[in-house]
Amino acid sequence: MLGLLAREALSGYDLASRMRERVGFFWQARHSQIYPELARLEGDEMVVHRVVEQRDRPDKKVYEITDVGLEALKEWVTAPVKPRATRDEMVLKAYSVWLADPEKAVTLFREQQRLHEEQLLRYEEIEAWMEEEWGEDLSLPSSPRFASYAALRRGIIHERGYAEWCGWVADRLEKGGAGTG
Amino acid sequence: MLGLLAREALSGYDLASRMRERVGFFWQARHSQIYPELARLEGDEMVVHRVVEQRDRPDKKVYEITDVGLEALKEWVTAPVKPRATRDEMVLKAYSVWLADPEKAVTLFREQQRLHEEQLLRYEEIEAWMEEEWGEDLSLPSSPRFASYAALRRGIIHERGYAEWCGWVADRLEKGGAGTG
DNA sequence: TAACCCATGTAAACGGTTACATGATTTC
DNA sequence: GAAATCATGTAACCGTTTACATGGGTTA
Repeated sequence: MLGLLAREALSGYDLASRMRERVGFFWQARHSQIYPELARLEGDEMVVHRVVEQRDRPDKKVYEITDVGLEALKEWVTAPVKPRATRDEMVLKAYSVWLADPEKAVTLFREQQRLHEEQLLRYEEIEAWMEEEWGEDLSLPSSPRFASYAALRRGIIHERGYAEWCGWVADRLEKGGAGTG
Repeated sequence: MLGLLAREALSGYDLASRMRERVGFFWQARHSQIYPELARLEGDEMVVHRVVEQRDRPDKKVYEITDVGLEALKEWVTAPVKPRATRDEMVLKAYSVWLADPEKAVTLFREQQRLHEEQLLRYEEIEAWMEEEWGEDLSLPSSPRFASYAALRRGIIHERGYAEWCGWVADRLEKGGAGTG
């Protein structure tokens, strides 16, 4: 949330939209988590809000990051990470795929392959758009555009790898050895 | 847990070890989660246990999967997955890296690159061992060895992609454009 | 007039981690 | 004598999701 607010002042509702649309591929939060957290951050003086009155829409609270919040965010960015546990249901399924009906398994893995290939395409379109529109900014480490680009690159590499793996599994299942193991 | 018990009968303690060592890279659970879950699975008739008395060690409860459990597992393997939310702290940091001290950021990303390259090497060693030891079983979709191999392949592709991305970010940060953005 | 978007909150439930608790045996 | 391994459990806490709750304005 601070990472988003460091780029622009946003309401809780805006933050929830960003979580769904832009940064959703690597982090998410629902509005039910966002509103209490904004209150907590304000208590810690990381953010401040002002009420913006609107004619045709409900009023909103627009949150801005403070110097305290910005400093905390800067520190956090380069702070060491403790290795986080990954959980991947498809790998879990792969681990037990020897028990499954191979045809059904192929269907599942092909479906997943397709989904990740589609997502990859979407990311690559955004990548092309960024390179077109943002040009030289993408080589400026102090630009938020560079940072967005870097995050997107992870998405691309992830989807490529995931689709490749699903395809590999499906191929192996299709070639298949003896059905009895 | 059913996926592990389908391969061999295990105690809660054994399950916890497997979660740490073998399947830990794509799924984990602590003993505090495992013991109550085993009781729940037994209530659902997915597993049964017998007490194994040991001379030099504490007695243990060894759990076996039942036909009911095996059927449920088989069904689950090919059942559709609902897209799970990924959360990646490094990508989150990358998204705000434009605010950070570039030198410190390079250190962080190089460190992560190294860690993932090391993990990749470990996986590749296991891969080589599997190919050596398990040979033709690796092309039998009905063999648990094939399934282990498939899961490992995901680990390899993941680590390769992750290390590549960390390196890419660090390279870009080092080349760096103007410091002012 | 029904569906959707904007806008903000609270409450209950769930999955998972950390900490608490106990105790025997083996290895250094 | 201390630390590590084997072995099984419970309790408290925390982050997240789902559901509950409200209400005005716009678009089809």
